[in-house]
Amino acid sequence: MTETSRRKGETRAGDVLHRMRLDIVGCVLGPGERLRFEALRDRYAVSFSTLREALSCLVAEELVLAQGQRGFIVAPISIDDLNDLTNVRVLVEREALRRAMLRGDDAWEAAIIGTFHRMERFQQRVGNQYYLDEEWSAIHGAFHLSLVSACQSPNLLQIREKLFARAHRYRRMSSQFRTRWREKDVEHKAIMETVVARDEGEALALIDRHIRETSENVIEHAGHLFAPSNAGWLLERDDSGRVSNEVTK
Amino acid sequence: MTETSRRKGETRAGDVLHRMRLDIVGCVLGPGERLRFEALRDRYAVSFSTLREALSCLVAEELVLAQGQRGFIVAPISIDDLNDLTNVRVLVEREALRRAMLRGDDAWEAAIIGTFHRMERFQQRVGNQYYLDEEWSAIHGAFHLSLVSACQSPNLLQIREKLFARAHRYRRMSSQFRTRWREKDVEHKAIMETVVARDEGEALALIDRHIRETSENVIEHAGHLFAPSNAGWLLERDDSGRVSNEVTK
DNA sequence: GTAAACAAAATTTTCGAAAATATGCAAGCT
DNA sequence: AGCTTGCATATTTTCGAAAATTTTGTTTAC
Repeated sequence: MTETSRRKGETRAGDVLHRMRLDIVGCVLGPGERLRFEALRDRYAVSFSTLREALSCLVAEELVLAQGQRGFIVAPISIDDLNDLTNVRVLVEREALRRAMLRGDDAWEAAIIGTFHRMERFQQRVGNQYYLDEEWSAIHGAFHLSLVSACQSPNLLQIREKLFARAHRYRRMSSQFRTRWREKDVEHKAIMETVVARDEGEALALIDRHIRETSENVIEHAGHLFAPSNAGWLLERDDSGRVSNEVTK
Repeated sequence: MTETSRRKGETRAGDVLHRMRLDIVGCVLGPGERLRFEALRDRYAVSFSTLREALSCLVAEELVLAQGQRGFIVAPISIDDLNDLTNVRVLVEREALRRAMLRGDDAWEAAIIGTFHRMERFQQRVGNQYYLDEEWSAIHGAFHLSLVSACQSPNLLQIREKLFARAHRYRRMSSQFRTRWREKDVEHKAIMETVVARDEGEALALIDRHIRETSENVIEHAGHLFAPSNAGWLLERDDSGRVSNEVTK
């Protein structure tokens, strides 16, 4: 390894994959933006092959779309897509949670309570600006995963994970236009309690509402960005951190 | 294009992808088998990069598993996986069909009836040995797709498609050990009729049974192949989902 | 003025070798 | 013997250039 700093045990492609994912979720690479190899090679300082590898993974995650022999683009966003995504997530998440509540053991309950505690502590520590933090995303994601982790269906969990990651992109998008997070701590606590209490009806209703309301919240705060007329997406930051419009290039 | 015969408008990687998929589904490349670049390069007569591209796609389809920096293997099979797959398929297929029946229009009905007709004609033409035929797979797949195509959820359809393809591998596997297909034409016809009649309760029950019975049929006829003692096709995974007991070398 | 045809440029796809990493094996040590 | 260490081999990962393809721009014919 001649590289200055590469995460241990990871390939170069894996590293680029990770960085590109952050850039897409963080809208440094905006929705619908075309991904040219030349430009990407400069930005990430790797070869064509390595880029292609990373792009293939992103295509699998549906954060990037492959256009036959005409290159790649960042997956577009739309209110329709968000609504569809939300509906499918509700279906999958409800089923996973239902099964987890039937099959979860003590260790499962302990993991939920433990992760919730970590989440609470994190909130106390960083106040109400946590939503920009990658660490918060990780903890929040871990909490929701812990709820369904006992569902004993690898396939369901995998599908869920992918949908969750895509939804994360929308959440992050709207968080830039908000000064305050809505009161989700209360929701999370209620969810945790009903799940551990194995109150199936209530728990499923809560998780359903939780997902849908988050989605509505995104549309409320960032929906204006989704309109085709708004070209705010095609913003691209150059190396100096300045924002330049890609179209003019 | 200097190649002798490559499908029009397709890249070389796309062609290899298609061939490898057939080989995996057809068990020319057996479950759990390690995929070495050297050997694959000889078999498919393409370069490393092209192979890697095709493999990435297969990983996305979950027909191949990537093992960090230790290469690729054909996705293992197991009864547990088939059962899990079946459960998730039932969940997704039911929801997709439910929505399609609520939103489908005349064109949707026409497509179902038309595809069913093509399926019947094909059966009449080739008799009871069709199950080995790729053409049958295509028509059969088209019929099931037509049922849910009006569900108006791209995400649900995409998930469904992927699960269907994976299940196809199991079906093909068992079809090698059967001289006669069970009476699915009757089932297909009943499904078509209740769906077009918008009899939601009955249609959902029929599709549910159809999927589960096909799965049970696979286990009955090919389940012996899944046994751990046999050929090492069943590989165990540790917590990280990584295959631990490599058998084939 | 519009469309078709061609050439030039831009971009992606493919290649095989070189670098990096993992695996297997033998020697040395406890 | 059992376990680690070091080296040779096998395999994957990465590279940059060459080939193939798509896009763009210009000219010509109708």
